[in-house]
Parts: sequence; C-alpha cells; structure tokens
Amino acid sequence: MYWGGVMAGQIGQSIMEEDVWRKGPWTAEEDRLLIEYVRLHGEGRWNSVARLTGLKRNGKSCRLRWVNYLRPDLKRGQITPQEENIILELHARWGNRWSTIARSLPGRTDNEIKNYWRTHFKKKAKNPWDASEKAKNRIMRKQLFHQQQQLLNQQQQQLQFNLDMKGLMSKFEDNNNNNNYRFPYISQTRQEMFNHMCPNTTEEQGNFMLNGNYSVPDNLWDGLWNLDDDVHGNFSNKTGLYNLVAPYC
DNA sequence: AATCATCGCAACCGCGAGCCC
DNA sequence: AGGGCTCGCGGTTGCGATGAT
Repeated sequence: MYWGGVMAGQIGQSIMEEDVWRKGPWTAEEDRLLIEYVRLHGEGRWNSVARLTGLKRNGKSCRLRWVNYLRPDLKRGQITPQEENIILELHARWGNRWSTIARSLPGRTDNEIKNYWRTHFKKKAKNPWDASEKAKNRIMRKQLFHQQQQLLNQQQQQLQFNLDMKGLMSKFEDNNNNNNYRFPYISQTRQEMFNHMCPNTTEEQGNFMLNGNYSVPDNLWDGLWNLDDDVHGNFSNKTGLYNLVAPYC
C-alpha cells in the first residue's frame, strides 16, 4: 500500500487545493463507495466520483476498477477453450486490439484478455503470429481430445446453457421493467433485442430460442467474425447488448 | 527449508480521440 | 481554431502466489 501523486487543484475553483490521490490495491470500502456511486449516477463522469463519494481516487482509477473488476456483468473464472479459440481467431484478425476482441467475449475485459494473451501465447513463439498458429493447432488437438467428453456431457451442458440464457434474458427484462442500473442502456423488448442482435436469425429460429430452447445454429456463429468495428465504439448503447448476446446468435 | 524463477493479474501510465466552450 | 476536459486504449509495472531447484 502506498500513496502517490500530487494533483494540482481542481479546475473551476478559485482556490487551488492540493489533493493526494490514493494508489495501489482497492479496499472493500472503496469498492463499496464506487459501486454505490454507479448505482446512483450510472457509469461515466468518473472525475466526479471523488467529489461525490469522498473516495481519494482519481477518475481513471475509478473507471478502471469498475470496468475491470466491479462491473456486475463480468464473468469470473478461467478462460474456456472456446473463448481461447475466439481470442486467437480475433487476434489473428485484429492484432493487439484488445478492446475490440473483448467486445466479442461477453463478461471478459480487454485487460483480462491482454493479460491472458501475454501469459499464454506471446512467449511461446518469436512473434505473436507464429504463436497464434501454434496455439490454434494446440487447441484443435485439445478440442479433438475433449470431443468425446463433450458428447457425454452434452445433455448437462445444454441444460446449463438454457438456464444461463434464461437468466440473461430475465436480467434484460428486469431492466426493461424496472430500469435496473446494471443495464441502463437497454430500452428494448426481448423480441426487439433479438431482432437487432440476431438479424440473420429466421423468425422460426428466433421464436424457438425465445421460447426456451437456446440451441445455437452453427451458421449463426459466422456472424461473430463479421462484426463491424465501427458500431462497437461505445458500451452505452445497443452495442453493449449486441456484445452480450452475439455469442448466442 | 530456503532461495530463485516464473506466472497471473490488478493497477498504473502515457497517449490520442472526441467533445464542448 | 484551439485549449481544456473526459474517456478509452494499449503498453507496462509491481507484487503476491506458485513451482522448481
């Protein structure tokens, strides 16, 4: 634990005052204050956090803590082989554009993916592109090995997937009905959302998924690789929804 | 058991884009 | 037009955990 940087006084005040920003690991109390701030004011205006909550953290630090650790829709746990494959594919396509890659992995942050890449792939070859090819081969072998087990577990996975999807959809609907702070950008009905997120989905497929069976047609995954980067610049609109749902479409 | 190396990840830093006045 | 502010991104660092010797 240490104390760092001195910041000149805040703009707009006649008297310049020195403020010492705290650095280093966040405490539970700091997390609580930040979560409360976002609950009351939503994401953004991070430089207001210190003034409104008393947190001795600068805006950048608050944003980073929220985006990388406190966001309620973050997925915990290890990167799955499927996610690993996506990372490799997208890195081969976009290089170190971590935020772009992260948008295709719901619940994963650019920082997490960046760290994962560095620790798992970067050092395994002289350059990352070689690493990408080697890792892809490794994953293909791994997937082959696990194929039999996956078949055995298929029923159980299908059940879990259905439950997860139902939970996701209920969150969206809760937000729609209750203005839940977790998804402040959502203002669509479930049907509208699916129409937007899954434009290639036929009406029959859409109804099928909406009515409780969320099996993913293989061809719909193709859309994941054709995401238009231009429409993914901000997580405060439909894009956020798209990114959450895209893997299921 | 002690020491050293490596890993994994949270957090920081510098930079640039976009916006507003 | 340009200066200031906010935000997001990618690179880097620091440090605890874990493994190897």
